[in-house]
Amino acid sequence: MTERAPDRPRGVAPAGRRSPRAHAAILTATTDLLAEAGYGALTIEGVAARAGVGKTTVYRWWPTKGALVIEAVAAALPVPAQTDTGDLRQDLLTAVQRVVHTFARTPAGAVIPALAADVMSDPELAEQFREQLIRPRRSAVVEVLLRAAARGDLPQDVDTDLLLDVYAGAVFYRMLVSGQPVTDLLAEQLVGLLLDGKTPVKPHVDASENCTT
Amino acid sequence: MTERAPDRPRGVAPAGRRSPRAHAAILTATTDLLAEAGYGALTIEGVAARAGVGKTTVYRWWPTKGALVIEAVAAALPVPAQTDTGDLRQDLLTAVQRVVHTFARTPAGAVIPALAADVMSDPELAEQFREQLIRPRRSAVVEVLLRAAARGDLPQDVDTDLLLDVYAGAVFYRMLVSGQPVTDLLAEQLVGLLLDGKTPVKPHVDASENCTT
Amino acid sequence: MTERAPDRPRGVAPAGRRSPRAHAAILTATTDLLAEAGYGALTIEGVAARAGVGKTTVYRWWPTKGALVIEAVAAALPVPAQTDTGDLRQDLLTAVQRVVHTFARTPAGAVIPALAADVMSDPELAEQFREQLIRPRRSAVVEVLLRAAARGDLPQDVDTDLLLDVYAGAVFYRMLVSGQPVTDLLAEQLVGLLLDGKTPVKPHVDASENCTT
Amino acid sequence: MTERAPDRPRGVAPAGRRSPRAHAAILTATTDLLAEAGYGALTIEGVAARAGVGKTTVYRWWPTKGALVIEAVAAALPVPAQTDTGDLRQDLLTAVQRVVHTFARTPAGAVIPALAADVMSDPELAEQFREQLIRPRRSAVVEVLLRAAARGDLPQDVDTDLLLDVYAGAVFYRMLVSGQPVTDLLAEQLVGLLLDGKTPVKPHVDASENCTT
DNA sequence: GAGTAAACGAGACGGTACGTCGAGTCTTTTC
DNA sequence: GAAAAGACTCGACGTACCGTCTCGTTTACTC
Repeated sequence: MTERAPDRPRGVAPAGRRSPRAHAAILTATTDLLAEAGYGALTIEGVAARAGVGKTTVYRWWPTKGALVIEAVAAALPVPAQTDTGDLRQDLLTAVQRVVHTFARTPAGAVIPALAADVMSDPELAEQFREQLIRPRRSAVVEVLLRAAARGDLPQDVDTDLLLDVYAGAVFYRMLVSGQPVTDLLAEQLVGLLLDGKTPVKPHVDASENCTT
Repeated sequence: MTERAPDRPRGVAPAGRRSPRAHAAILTATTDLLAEAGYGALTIEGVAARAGVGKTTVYRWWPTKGALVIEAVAAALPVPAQTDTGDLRQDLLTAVQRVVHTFARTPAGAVIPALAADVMSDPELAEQFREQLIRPRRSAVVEVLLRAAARGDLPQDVDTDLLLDVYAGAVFYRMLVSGQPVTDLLAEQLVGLLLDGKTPVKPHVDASENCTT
Repeated sequence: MTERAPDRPRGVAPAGRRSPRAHAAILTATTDLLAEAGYGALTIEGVAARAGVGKTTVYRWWPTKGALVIEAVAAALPVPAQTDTGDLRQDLLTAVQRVVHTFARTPAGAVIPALAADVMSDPELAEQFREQLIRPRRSAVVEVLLRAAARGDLPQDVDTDLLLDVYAGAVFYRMLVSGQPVTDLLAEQLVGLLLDGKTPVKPHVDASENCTT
Repeated sequence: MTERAPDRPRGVAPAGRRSPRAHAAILTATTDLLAEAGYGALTIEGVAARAGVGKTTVYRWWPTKGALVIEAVAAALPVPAQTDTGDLRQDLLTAVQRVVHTFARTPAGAVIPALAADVMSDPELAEQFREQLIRPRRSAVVEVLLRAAARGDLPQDVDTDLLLDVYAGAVFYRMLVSGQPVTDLLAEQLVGLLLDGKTPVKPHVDASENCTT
């Protein structure tokens, strides 16, 4: 972290020479090791060894572990096409469920919090984190919301950023801090709150609600 | 080589007790170093050196960096007495502002996310994190909400946990992930959403809102 | 090793109060651990634990590991009564065989070289080592030699110290340095050299000579 | 974590080679520290610091302190060319004096006993100790003795190993155990014993024998 | 088609921190 | 007042990775 490769915009290859084989092997190794041992246990040395690559090659293209993981996760985690059915409630529910699913059921759910915390102290890297991992997923939802606002289903000046922060934050916080379960029920409660202003109430545990994961 | 611990023959009390001097020095050193360099740069070795204490003494009482930081932050960060004026809106606003303030303006705001991410993979430590840092602050708010529910200002079966997750999560997520500003305005928007069901709208930047607070 | 209990002649108890139980337990533990793991692996901490005794108690009576081991070995290794048959050759052979046996077949054989090397740098302790472990065994042999000299079987001015150094040194050196076998044959060769001036020749390996240990 | 060392596909030579600078600096530092503080006080950490080298670099090439010291002493202590004048008495005296000198007057004299004791418990290292430090010095003497035997100045089947063990052992033992002085007189007494079968007698202290030499 | 420059694998290098062990000292409690 | 218990400061252990730095070896573009 002492010095940066001067002015090549980070993550962008010089297009000419870099070995596609090594590049792919490194990202694959990173993804695998993340899944096996988590962000904290990931080491550049381990990635290089697993990829059958010299450490230098990793450092040549990624200045830090954080940058490497950002790219690996971005490559491994597909951006789902946001449905836009015209039914705001349904589309928003889908979006929230997607977040719930990502955090609760994919390896990325465990990686992203640690990555975010690690990356927070480097503003440039933080920006890259948002650019590559967060923005693509948010923008589709933002568009849905803006179209809904155009239709009159939401106020004209709806604060989309805050709206997304609320539901993504609730999920994120449950995972990371409060330790409450992250389920589809949560998605429904959040949509209810955001669209109808319904203060969340405790679920009636009358039946079949044990999907705690 | 720890052989023959002959089950304490007669009524022999443990003689060597934990030294208050060392204990306090370690916590102080931890707090200081956290403020100076952050969670990631904190090392047990550095804490011991700063506290004028052997590494062994730190390891004797705290198994990991995470456990140490939990206790240091808990000791350094006072639990504010939750006001209960009977005015739900006002009390909730105070609570949210408190969260905003802690994250945006105290060293703890930078420490807690990294701590949470680091501690997440150890369930026992995660529980300790919640028990010592989260629960005390939440419980006071929960009581305010329950009293409001008893008065009829909230539904009888209000889901207090979710309610807290929503506003705390939104703040947390802004700090850590979306990078949006964390201000008093945010607190007001969140209270508006939670109590009145007002879908958040973009603030009119007509006057005096310098977003810095 | 920084400071010494001031002026109590080392190894000598204050006669009044010391607990015989603790004293014996410590020496026994030392002897046992020496036999199990050797001098290098012996620790004061281990001795105290094995003896069911506080470290302080060990340090109170023995300033160093070396002093403790000297006393433990002295207590455990009986001084054999030197035979004095009047037959110089036989008596000397017995003495040399005794040395061979001690080094090649008893735990002390492995302990003494390490102890000697460790103790060498502290003159006071070196003196104690000689006084307690070496002198008692040598003096009996010296007397035999002097009586033989009086009888005329050896020169009047025989250099007993050198004579003992030669045979003891040869055995010691074989064990520790050259790694040659230490056997009864060696004892015979040494006696032949010392008494008859027979330059040592290679043994005829015609039969039955395989006591290599 | 050392995975995937895919057996060196084609004729790829090992690239990362041992740095001569570091190698030499380590041996020099070891020699210096041995002279200053002795074998017992030597630490790998201290050697690395003195040599301006990472600890890892020391451990990469020498598994233990013993192995390091063997090589350092071997490098620092020149093997003297054994004179072979054809005069057995003179040549043997030279050899014994050499041993006396090494033990009584060079730093190696203090190091070798401690090294030998430390190394004894590891057979592989013991072999290395003998191979690098003992054998080269013995073999020259052995050849002198064998040539003398060929000339008829010694028995045909002289046991050269035992002969060397006797004089080297006597010197070694005096240094380490009996604490008697190690002087040129000792060398003469030993040669007299070995070649003429003269039982050693106490020196006439009639003149000029200040025992210091 | 040869020359050359870059990226490559390998891994040694000077470091920092790890978590453990034992040394020797000190204090507190019990007998 | 000695002994047990064990916490204390200190320093070295041997290990893991860090990020940098040669080394030869491909490899693919340029001349």
